[in-house]
Amino acid sequence: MPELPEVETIVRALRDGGRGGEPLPGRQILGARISWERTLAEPKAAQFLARITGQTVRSVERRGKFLLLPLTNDSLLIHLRMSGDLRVDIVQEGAEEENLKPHDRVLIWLQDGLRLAFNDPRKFGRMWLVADSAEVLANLGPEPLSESLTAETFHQRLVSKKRQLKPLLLDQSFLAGMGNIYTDEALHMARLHPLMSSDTLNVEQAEVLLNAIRNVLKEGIRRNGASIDWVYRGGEFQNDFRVYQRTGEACQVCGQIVQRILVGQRGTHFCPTCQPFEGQR
DNA sequence: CACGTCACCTGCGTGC
DNA sequence: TGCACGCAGGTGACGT
Repeated sequence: MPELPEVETIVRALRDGGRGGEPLPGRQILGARISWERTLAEPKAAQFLARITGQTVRSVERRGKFLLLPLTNDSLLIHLRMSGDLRVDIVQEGAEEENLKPHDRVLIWLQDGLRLAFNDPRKFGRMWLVADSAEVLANLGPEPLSESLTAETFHQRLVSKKRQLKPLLLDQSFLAGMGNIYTDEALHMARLHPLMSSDTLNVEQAEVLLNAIRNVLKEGIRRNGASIDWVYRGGEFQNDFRVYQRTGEACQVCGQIVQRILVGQRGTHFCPTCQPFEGQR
């Protein structure tokens, strides 16, 4: 489910309140329960419970598609992968285990009757409780929305590789936060074919691509993310898709039929007219 | 190094 | 209706 805009939407809700929940920062963790052990990347459940209990949430942040919750001593990192979601419930004393939902994998109880639920039907999501978040985030590339990433730097990074554009943009060590939807959308906006070789882009094309990435991400955040199936709630960006899930429909720019191909096992949507494959091969 | 394939999981839509 | 199949917002471990 979640790419950068969906994660950012959840971060804001947990940090500031919203989506029916109260803000987490400043609240102490009273206890936790692990219903699916493999959700914990580290440490093991017993260690996790012992260490997290008593710590206070200091803030809620995002890095790429990771949620970071700095605690009193450690950091709690969460990656939602394909189907993960976070929900804050308010529970009455004595009813701490009531109104659970199918697929709740981890529960964390906090002060003031708050219960943070990690819900994940497909069980791909992961959590880490670590002393230093850098050990988990070490291989992440730059934040696309950070102003410190310039078009020149982005161009250098592109041409330093010789890879197909779409798989490269999905590589989190190249750029942090892009997923299947926003990559297809950004490539269409930039009028670049998903299979183009990254080293063939000139500086102008790199700048157009970076701006397209930023525009689709910002619009996604503004629309509270995309809700395209039964998992995610609240977002509206799905109503603005240019090519994603529009196979066989007319391109909104030129009227050509939107095509779907497989790139690295991922469904890939593009307009053959707006995004011609001029690149070699 | 770049790319293909599979594994990890559950649930939904489609077509027979 | 039942059932097989393909598909899904992600990533990591392999092999070539």
